[in-house]
Amino acid sequence: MARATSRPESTRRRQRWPDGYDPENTRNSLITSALGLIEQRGFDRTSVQEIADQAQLTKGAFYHHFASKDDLLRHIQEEYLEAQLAALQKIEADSDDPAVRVRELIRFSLTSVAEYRAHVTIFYQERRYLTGDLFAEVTRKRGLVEAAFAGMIADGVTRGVFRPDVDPRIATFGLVGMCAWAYQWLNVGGPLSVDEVARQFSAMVLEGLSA
Amino acid sequence: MARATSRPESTRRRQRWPDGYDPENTRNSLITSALGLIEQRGFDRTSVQEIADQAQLTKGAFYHHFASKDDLLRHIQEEYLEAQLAALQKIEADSDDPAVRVRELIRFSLTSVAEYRAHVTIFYQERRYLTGDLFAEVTRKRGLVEAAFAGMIADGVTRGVFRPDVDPRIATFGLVGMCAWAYQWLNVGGPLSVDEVARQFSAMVLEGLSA
DNA sequence: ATAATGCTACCGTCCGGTCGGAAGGAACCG
DNA sequence: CGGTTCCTTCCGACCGGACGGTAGCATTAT
Repeated sequence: MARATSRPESTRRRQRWPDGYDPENTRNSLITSALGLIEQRGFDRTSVQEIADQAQLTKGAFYHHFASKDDLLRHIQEEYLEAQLAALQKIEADSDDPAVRVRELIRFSLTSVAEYRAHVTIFYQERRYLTGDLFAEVTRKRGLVEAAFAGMIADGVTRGVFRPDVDPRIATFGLVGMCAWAYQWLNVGGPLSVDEVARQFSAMVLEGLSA
Repeated sequence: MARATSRPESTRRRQRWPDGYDPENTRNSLITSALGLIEQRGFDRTSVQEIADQAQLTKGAFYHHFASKDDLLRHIQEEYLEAQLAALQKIEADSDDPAVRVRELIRFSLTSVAEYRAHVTIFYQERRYLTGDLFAEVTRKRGLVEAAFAGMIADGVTRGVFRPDVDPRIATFGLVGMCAWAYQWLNVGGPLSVDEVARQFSAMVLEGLSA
């Protein structure tokens, strides 16, 4: 069954390997390999064999570190979501002004896309392949991020900073969509810098296109 | 090889079947079956056998009507894109005012999502599974839709209807994302009507959130 | 001795696609 | 009208390959 997901690292006897070799590296290189391949070809079209090959390992090694192929997918999804939720709390703590918060949230979302590109792509494309409970759990956490958007907008409406005829639910879906969609086109090395895009998006949403 | 894609319908001897039976129905029921299954489980996780089963047919029938499983995917994608492009031209012909055009384009995009739900889902989720030339072709046509958005916005900027500091490329990506993302949450029978969502999106983009 | 790590070989299953043929209307011939 | 041939439509059995996962073993550090 391998240690796979639950690993009592503290109580486990830790082995020491020569010349800086660390089995945790093996695990990471498998994940890195998987990230690249799955982002490119999709989960179902990436075989465990290919993941192992690119990491210069074998299937045996893979199944020593992961309980199953799905377990790997789960790991990637959780890794991404945890980073998201952590950054989210920081934003909520940093400012109280709805407009500033929305601005920051947009910038943060786009930065995530640029930074965790493979994670994001995999998250949106392969989310539905998670089984039962896991899907529910991931969807719940994802809901938290969207709830943050919605809360900020609703807050802005009640405090009179935003127009009174705005429906926070709909505005949230629009905002989330704008930012999430960026994984389809935003390139880190491309002509559009993340900051510039964030500024344009913020301006469009807050002040509108009209002159 | 079956007739598959190119079918000289006019010159072909047309068989007439009893009591209104039409082999074209078989083809359509296969497509309908496929739309439902692929939307739900994804292309790779839907077997040809399952598609045939749900249409109360066999794999043999499937492979009589389609050259391959990919051929079916191609058909679905093209069906959707053709409808998109046709509606697009109508919008461009109907009005000249950039604001009106953007409004109409938003409404149109959302209506498409509601109407062609399965098509849209499959289009975005399984686009990358198209092979070589086909992918290029589909991406090209998709680019036409986005170019329409971009053109309208750029036009609005040069004519002074939109703010001069708007980058048409970025604004387009935002708009497209807002609308495309709707396939993830917009339900025809749900609490949010398409018209209402379209109105809110338009207001947000054109006038902005700020009071 | 024990536990962790990784490798090789292997298994069972599922799935896309093929092939030969059956059923039956359409067309031509007489 | 009867008989024959052709074509379309669909069936059902089958094949080859790929893939997820398993089992047993070798190596190395504690």
